[in-house]
Amino acid sequence: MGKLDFAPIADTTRRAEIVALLRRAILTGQLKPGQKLNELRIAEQMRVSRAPLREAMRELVQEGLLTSIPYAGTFVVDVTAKDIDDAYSLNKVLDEFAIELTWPLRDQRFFEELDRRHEAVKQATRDLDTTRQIETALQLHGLIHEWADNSVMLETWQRLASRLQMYFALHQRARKEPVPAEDIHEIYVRLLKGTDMRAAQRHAREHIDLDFEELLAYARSLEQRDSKGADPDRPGLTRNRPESS
Amino acid sequence: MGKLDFAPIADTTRRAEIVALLRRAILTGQLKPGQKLNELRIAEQMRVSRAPLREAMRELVQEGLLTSIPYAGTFVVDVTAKDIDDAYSLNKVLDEFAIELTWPLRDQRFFEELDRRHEAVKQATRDLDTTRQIETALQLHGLIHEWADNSVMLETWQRLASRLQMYFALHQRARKEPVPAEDIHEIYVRLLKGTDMRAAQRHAREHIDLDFEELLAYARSLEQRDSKGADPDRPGLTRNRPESS
DNA sequence: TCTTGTTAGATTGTCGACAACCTGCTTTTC
DNA sequence: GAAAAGCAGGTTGTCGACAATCTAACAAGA
Repeated sequence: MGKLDFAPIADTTRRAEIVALLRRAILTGQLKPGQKLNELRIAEQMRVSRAPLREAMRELVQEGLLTSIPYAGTFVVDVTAKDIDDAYSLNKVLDEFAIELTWPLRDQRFFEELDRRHEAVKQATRDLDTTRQIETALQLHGLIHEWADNSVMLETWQRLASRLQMYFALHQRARKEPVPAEDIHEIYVRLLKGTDMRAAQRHAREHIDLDFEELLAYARSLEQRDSKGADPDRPGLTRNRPESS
Repeated sequence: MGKLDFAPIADTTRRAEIVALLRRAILTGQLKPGQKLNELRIAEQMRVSRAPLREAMRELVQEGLLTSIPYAGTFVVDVTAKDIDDAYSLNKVLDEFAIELTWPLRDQRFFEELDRRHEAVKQATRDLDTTRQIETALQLHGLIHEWADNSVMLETWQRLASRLQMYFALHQRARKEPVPAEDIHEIYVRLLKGTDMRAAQRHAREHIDLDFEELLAYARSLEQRDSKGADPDRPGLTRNRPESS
């Protein structure tokens, strides 16, 4: 028998492609938080029927990127400072656990992949491509979760990462200034290659601290001028929450 | 202005009801792991069109209770011993964190709710209603997550709890023997009311240990006779994995 | 006998149209 | 003039039918 094992072929349903398109639009900020998604308009633009579009939207609702209010519409999730804070603190706990699981599993391939992703971040930084920089930084960060060999945690991380990417993209887009040119991940990578697990865990916390504190401050400042509002395409306050009986 | 605030009315879409029905069927074991869901048949039984049914199924796929293979079908997730182990270890970490967050927020209402849920478990035990016993035990356990005031963690816990409930229901259903009559949650509740947080965290780990070890052993024993198979309505091995590009 | 090509049946994916519902404006009534 | 009733207009939820794809059985050829 041939010893090659082929990778499973990609699934080619419209639904899957729509999910990818919408997710990308949300994560890059083309679709802004609170904005309403008009099914008819989007379906026409994508040259697709509403059925697969709606199914795709249900997926993203469960993924936490959209919220749905029956008979009113589906909206991009609204980001509050507390959401970011919650995601941040849970992320710390997950990271600590991921490092613990990954630690004994580190091997040559791990270190190579670590360097590869680190390099991708540096490349994006050189290119001044902020969107890609966020994306690659999260991928670098996600390696320990992928390597930990715990499917439930990986899934949890991916959900978290989606939202984190959205938050950061929003932030970067707001302050127009260019990205920090220094390599803030240098120490993180070196510690993951080292022998002191506790040190790596400790740094993971503090390193993220830096990014997050700034993000949080920005989110809180937005919260202030919330009463001004009156944006079109905004969900009418909290009106009807999906039940999880 | 009136100071009453009313609870949001339940959303009355068919989709939501279908989700609830299907979830219940999976969690109680009416739909068995690996089983295929025939859309036409289910739609007819529920007197509903396929559109809302399919949307409901997409939600449950994202919730982790179903898996979908394009053009092949949607199946109840297959439970491996490793899945249970993964969920178990993540659950430990989450619990520890939840107790930490909840600890300073405990008040009279918390203790009352704790007792209420504890009582519900004892009632279900008296009734010899194993399904309800699992459900109430998880609700008791989930209180610390609901109280922690961290929306992201709560969401994570709910996803985890769904799967745990499914695992336990499967287990209970397999071994026909009646449920342990003693109150194994007595110590847990008392510790949550006490003053020693570390002790509560420690116990949470070990208390769950007991239940899980048995569950794991059962799952592993199932794994052995996996080659025998040949069940109808089974997904044809790993054929095509949904991508998360 | 084994492999390959074909075909029929069943199931999933997608479409266009209709019904239910919400929103804002107009009309009516006091 | 103000509040209630009623009427479009548009959007979401649902339906039934068609197209694309998979599975399994069968036939043809080596």
